[in-house]
Amino acid sequence: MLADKETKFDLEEFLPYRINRAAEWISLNFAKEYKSRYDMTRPEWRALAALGSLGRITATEIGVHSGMHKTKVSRAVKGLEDRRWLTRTQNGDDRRMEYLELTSTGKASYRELAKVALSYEARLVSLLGAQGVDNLKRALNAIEAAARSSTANRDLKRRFD
Amino acid sequence: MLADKETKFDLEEFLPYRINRAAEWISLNFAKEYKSRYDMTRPEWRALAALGSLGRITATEIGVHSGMHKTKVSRAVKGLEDRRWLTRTQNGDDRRMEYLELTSTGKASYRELAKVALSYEARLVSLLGAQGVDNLKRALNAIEAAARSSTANRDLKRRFD
DNA sequence: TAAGATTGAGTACTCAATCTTG
DNA sequence: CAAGATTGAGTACTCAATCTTA
Repeated sequence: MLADKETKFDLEEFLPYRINRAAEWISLNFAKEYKSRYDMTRPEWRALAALGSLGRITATEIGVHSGMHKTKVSRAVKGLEDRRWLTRTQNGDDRRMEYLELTSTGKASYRELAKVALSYEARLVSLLGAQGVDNLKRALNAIEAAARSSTANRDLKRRFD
Repeated sequence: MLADKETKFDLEEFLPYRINRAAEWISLNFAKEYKSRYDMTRPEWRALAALGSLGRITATEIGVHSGMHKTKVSRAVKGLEDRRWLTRTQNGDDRRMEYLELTSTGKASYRELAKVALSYEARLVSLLGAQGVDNLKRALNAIEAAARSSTANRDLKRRFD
């Protein structure tokens, strides 16, 4: 006798849910560090990190390198500007865009936060162990490869404009 | 000569960032499915999944099994109630809490969405390959174990009240 | 006082205009 | 009309009261 077609589903075994919960836990713990120190939002931290590691770039480039929507970038940049952590300079060739660059205060904050970030990552690595980190990186590589080929296939195109 | 203590930091190699980006990609793709079909939010989907797999439970239990804050649970439950997908019944012994249960319409939607979820997971699995899924699950197990022991250590306690 | 659950205030998000320049 | 960037409207989130019952 066949049982009727009952669909077995357990949210706590569902991979998308598990990945999300793990990611949330990891980034909440890290966010506490920069929120409590600087009262920064996550988009601001990401924009700062992009500017700190890349130097003088445009808002669009921040979006590309931080995976954020352009409205998030726009507001994060405004936030950093209000703190005097970055300056804008007009591009003479194309005045639609501005080059963004960290001030010396911004750079100092970046260096400090980069250290915090690296030590947080080090704690995570020691938590997972060498083998665990290796597993995680392999999995991330596979997902990132899938994401790249799917966005190339116009699947998520509209989400990123 | 030692170079001065430059902190090298690349956001795109930063594990917390990579995990988050991967998780967002996976859940955005899935969310499109239930958003376009039912115009549901993620908290609503999670509450539906918890109710569908566990049966008659309280709001607190939904929170435990779906990893959501109680205010999210409260609003998600209200949303499902407005759709007539669940009913509340008073507990005579302790009238602070109500038992929540899916209606027949709610159960039908749950079964349909569970199928969608499983087929999405299957696509993800085939994308990653057997080895990739294995790597991912090992990594998730390690992170979940770390999260459990750390929340037990009252680190994140305040976030969950 | 505490526990289960809801509500309100403020903030951040998403999506669709909008503005400016090319 | 397209591209870089910003703004506004509506929605969802977080956090701190609040309400009710134990």
